[in-house]
Amino acid sequence: MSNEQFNALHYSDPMVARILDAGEQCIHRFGIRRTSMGEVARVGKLSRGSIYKHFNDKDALVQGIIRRRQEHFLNRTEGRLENEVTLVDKLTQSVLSGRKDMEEGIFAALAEIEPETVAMMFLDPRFYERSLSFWPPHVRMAQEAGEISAELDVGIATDLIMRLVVSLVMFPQMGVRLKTRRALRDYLQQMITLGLGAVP
Amino acid sequence: MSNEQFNALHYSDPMVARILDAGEQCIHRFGIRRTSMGEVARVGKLSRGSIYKHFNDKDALVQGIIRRRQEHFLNRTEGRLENEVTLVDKLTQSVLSGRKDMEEGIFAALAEIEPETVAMMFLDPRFYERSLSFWPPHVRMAQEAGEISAELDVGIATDLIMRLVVSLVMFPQMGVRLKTRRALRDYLQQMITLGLGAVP
DNA sequence: AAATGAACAAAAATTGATTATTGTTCATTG
DNA sequence: CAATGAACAATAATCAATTTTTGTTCATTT
Repeated sequence: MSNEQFNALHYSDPMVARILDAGEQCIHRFGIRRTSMGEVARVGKLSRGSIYKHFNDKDALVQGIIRRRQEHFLNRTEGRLENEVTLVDKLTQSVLSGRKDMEEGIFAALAEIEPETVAMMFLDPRFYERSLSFWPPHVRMAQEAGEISAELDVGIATDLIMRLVVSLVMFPQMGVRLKTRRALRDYLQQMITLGLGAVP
Repeated sequence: MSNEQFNALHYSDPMVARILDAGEQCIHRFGIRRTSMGEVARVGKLSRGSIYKHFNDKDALVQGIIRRRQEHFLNRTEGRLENEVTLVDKLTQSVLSGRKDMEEGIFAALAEIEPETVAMMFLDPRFYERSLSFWPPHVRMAQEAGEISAELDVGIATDLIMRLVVSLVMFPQMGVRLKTRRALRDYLQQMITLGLGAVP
């Protein structure tokens, strides 16, 4: 079937890139609701038919655009993490990068135009799928470095980290204000090294 | 000014209770958007004017209904927590109670009729305000019982707990599936006692 | 082969006229 | 004096007619 669901492998296809570029531009300017496939075609200077060859429907296109942004973000973050040695610093850096992206990226634009759409995205499990595969290697590295206990279940640790990072990025205003890198690092440090400070 | 903003102190006022009851009934059946002040008045068998005497606007009424539900929930949860001795068990019980409420309460009804509204509620800091004052006493109790380190900053611990509990209640499907009480307790146990298992 | 563009029915968005709701005021009621 | 209900302009929801968009197909082009 040539009309198969979009997946990450196609990112290098120049046609796919052109569609995603045009689509992202449209979403950035008008939001998802007010972006039509025809408009994407016009902006990308290609036919509506081609878009449907590569993406089954509008939702698949939007999904593709979001996923590519996430991929970009994760790659960029991954790069920055190479400068960081400890897990705390990696977490700190990730939260800061995430917040920055949320404030100035396509999400910020969307949040202004269609806040309900962004809110719904946050509730969609697909939104977290990719991030979920991001942390396990780092958890294992920290374990091998003797930084955190080797007994820790990687799945559980990953889940915990994910939930915390997502929460800190998405809802910075929820509880304690962690505005400076220092404050954020101290917070994460306390979580990592003390946990909830159980007395053995 | 007699027309002051609704606050928790008025819960005992029978008029306020009647308004909130009628409002909640309406929201439960029709959702927020399709509920009018006139309809609330009709259902509660009172005048539209009285409603506006007690609540500045529709949003204040909705907020009042949500807050009362949260209050109910927290009181009920607080009661259940008295049976639990350790912090882990308190957390476990809270997450389970929260999930149950989300599945069958007014939120479940709303989530079906107006999912965007519910999603937006989750992003509203006001939604977490009340819960934020719930945990500190329990954290201190656990510290006094020698269960968790006395050095722990209560504010940070509360924030961490809040974020995790909220995440586990709102997004049960995000990472690891924690369907049974046992699995959930083990997860929380690992977080509390091991933290991220830092090696001292 | 891959992309195009025209054609098409079904679904969704837009429009403008109409109706309902909101938030406020105030004289009247119990 | 708290609650009422009627009156009011401003705002928002509704509805049916109209236009746009969607998703699909297919013969044609590059």
